[in-house]
Amino acid sequence: MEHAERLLSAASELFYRRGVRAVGMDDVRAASGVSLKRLYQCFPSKEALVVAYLERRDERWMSSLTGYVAEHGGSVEAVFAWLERWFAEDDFRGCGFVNAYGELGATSEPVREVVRRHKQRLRDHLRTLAAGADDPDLLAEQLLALVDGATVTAMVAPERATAAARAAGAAARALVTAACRG
Amino acid sequence: MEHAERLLSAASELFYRRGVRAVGMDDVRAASGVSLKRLYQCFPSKEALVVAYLERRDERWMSSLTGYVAEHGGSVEAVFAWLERWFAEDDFRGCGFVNAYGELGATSEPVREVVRRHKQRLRDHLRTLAAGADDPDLLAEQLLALVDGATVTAMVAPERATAAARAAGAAARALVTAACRG
DNA sequence: TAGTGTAGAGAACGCCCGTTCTCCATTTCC
DNA sequence: GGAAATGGAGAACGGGCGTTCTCTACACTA
Repeated sequence: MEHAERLLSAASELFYRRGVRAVGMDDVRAASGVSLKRLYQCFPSKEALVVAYLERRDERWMSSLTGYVAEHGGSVEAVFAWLERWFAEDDFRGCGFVNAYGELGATSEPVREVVRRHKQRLRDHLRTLAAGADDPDLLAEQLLALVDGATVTAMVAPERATAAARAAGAAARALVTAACRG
Repeated sequence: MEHAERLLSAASELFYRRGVRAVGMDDVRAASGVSLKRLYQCFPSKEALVVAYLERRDERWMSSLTGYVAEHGGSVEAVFAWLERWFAEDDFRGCGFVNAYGELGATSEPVREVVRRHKQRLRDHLRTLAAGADDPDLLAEQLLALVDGATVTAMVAPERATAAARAAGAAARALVTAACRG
């Protein structure tokens, strides 16, 4: 049953690009080529499809980031180099999790949960990179803010995306060096 | 004609709390006590009401922030003290502009515009606070990222809101001192 | 008092959406 | 070959939304 994969693939692109509420189940059917009946066999409701979209996005986004960072020596700066590349992608439209939370957070508890988990995973990863600091938790929280903040700027003002990534990277470097000297 | 004010007041609370698409024009009518006919006399479409909501929010949010900062010596740290208080408000639900952008940015050019203007005003204000730095534009961009990033964390994980504001404030202090020494 | 205009309440309209159901063609098994 | 199951296409259903229209009640003028 590779229908689920085709559905998730189509749904992911539509949800991320247009926003969840702007995409109907019939749009997903048309884009995936999977019949509506099968769609509801694979995902019993739109909410289930949205949660699956976010979980898949979490896996891919995190492994892209952690893979890139690992290939670049596990430095904090690599995170922001990766961000700069992400921001430059054609279909970049901000953080899919923040967007989904803003749209559905008031309505759907499962969506809230998966977004929280994603941000926690990101924080955990940043914490491993910050392990050498005097207060790794504090530094991780600060790095997380820089990542999310730069992402907001890149979404709202795409012409500043690169500058935002580099400014955040420079800030991260300064914080890391300050935090490793005590 | 104070109808517009009552409409905006009701619409603002509903839009911010539940998200724009989750609020119908009839909800606004019921919450404001203004008839639907008059609603459409004051605001010819839902989009016009949304833009007015965002513009009013921009004015109030910015003047609350700048007022607080002015009362506290115009320091960068005051920005993050203000953030900490904002995050603790009962009805806090993240940045209304980022949420609106995620929801409507793909659809509505006027919404994109007003959100961009708001973030630019915030950046401009931060730049005035960063005037003493070697590179005030860079520092302002970094402070903006810290503000938006802490706001994202406070929305997604309310139990971390205070910690996020303080971590961002500490990062800002470190960046300011580093940027004023060359 | 008769007539004119105004405003509000809410019905109506057209459309879209999530979900389910119907119908028909095709396949599968005895 | 016939019967039963499967799967797809799309209609149907119930509800909601943005927007407009109708009807009624009241205020004001001559």
